[in-house]
Amino acid sequence: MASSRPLRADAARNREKLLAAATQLFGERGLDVPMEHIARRAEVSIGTLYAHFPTKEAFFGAIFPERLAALDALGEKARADPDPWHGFVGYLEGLFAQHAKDRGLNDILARQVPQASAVIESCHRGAGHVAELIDRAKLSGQLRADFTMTDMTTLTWAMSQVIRESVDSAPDEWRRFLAFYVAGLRAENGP
Amino acid sequence: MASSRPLRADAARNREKLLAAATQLFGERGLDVPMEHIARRAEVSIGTLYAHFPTKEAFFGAIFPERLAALDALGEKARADPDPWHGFVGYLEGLFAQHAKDRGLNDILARQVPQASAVIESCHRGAGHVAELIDRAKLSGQLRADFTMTDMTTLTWAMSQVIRESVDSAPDEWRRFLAFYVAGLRAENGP
DNA sequence: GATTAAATCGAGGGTGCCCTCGATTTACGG
DNA sequence: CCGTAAATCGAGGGCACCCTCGATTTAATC
Repeated sequence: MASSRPLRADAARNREKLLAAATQLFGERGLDVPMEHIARRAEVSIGTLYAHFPTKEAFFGAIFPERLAALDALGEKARADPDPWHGFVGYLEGLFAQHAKDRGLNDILARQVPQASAVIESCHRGAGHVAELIDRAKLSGQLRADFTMTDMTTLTWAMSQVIRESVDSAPDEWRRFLAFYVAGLRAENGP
Repeated sequence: MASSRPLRADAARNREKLLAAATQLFGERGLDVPMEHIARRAEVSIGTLYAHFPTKEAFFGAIFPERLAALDALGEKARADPDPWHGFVGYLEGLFAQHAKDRGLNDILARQVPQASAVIESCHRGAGHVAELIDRAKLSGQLRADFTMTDMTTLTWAMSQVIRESVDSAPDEWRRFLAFYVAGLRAENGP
């Protein structure tokens, strides 16, 4: 299902400028940036913006699947780690480091995403990887047996808020918080 | 500094109705409820609302110090616990149970409160109690030595988000999350 | 270069929230 | 009862955001 006609040259250029502007602004200020700001930074009128991306979800769908794919790579690396616990914890740190770098990513994982279909799909795939990491770490007897995927979701909520509140004033605070939490996940503390 | 003149009867009645409406709506929907909604629920015009409470902070100042005082009682109880660790953990559970019951309380502790002076003051007093609980639990050798008041603030951020996201769909999820975190705070896991 | 469909522009309509203020109503003391 | 200060009312101004649409400009094609 290739686009029916190729885009005109100026249109293609503007589309890229819009995408770049949106990517940057989402990253800096989160998903609530007004459409007008995106248009202004792209040096394009608001009408043109809507011609390309009729809704904010259209932006999300164009931007975030790529970002989430980057997390897949992280998942691969973690799964390749010979020590399942080390791999699991490394994944958490890498995941939340991305949150800290990209306010928009943080937002999109924190709120329950409406139905940005492409985004949802990427999340499901990511969740699969995480489930595997969890299982491996449990089987190796290092992660407490009652830790579930649901707990992972909850942790994501928690971390997203911690990062939002602290990343500017105390950029390492979230690592500290995560370390406390992770300490409680060792099997010795389990049931 | 008693009010210069006593309120007229209708004014006093309306003030109470406004306070009741605001308390209820803040509790249900958080601090972002529009002023218009409060006025409507109080069966009072928007103009009257502003006559009594010229700003949202005025509402906060009238409502939350009382709520936060309730937390003081909790602090007292915790400090009276013969087991410092048990007291500390009990305080956390009680504190966040309040968050779960009162969306407005959750909001006001999650965001850095602008400068609702009366609210700020109550928070400082509460923080004092918490610091004491932390010290006691450290001295008894049960709480890891590197846990600080700052970590307590961070935990509050985390819990506020977890509660917001889960309290309706999974009312016990926050307890579970807290339990994992608290497990990591035992001195055995410390430095 | 003329033709034409594609793309751009930005004023402006709609919504929801904040808050004000002059006109009106109401409580209360004499 | 009456006079008056106190209290109430709600239309409406201001602002920020969403999005649309008819007029205009521009790129591509012959």
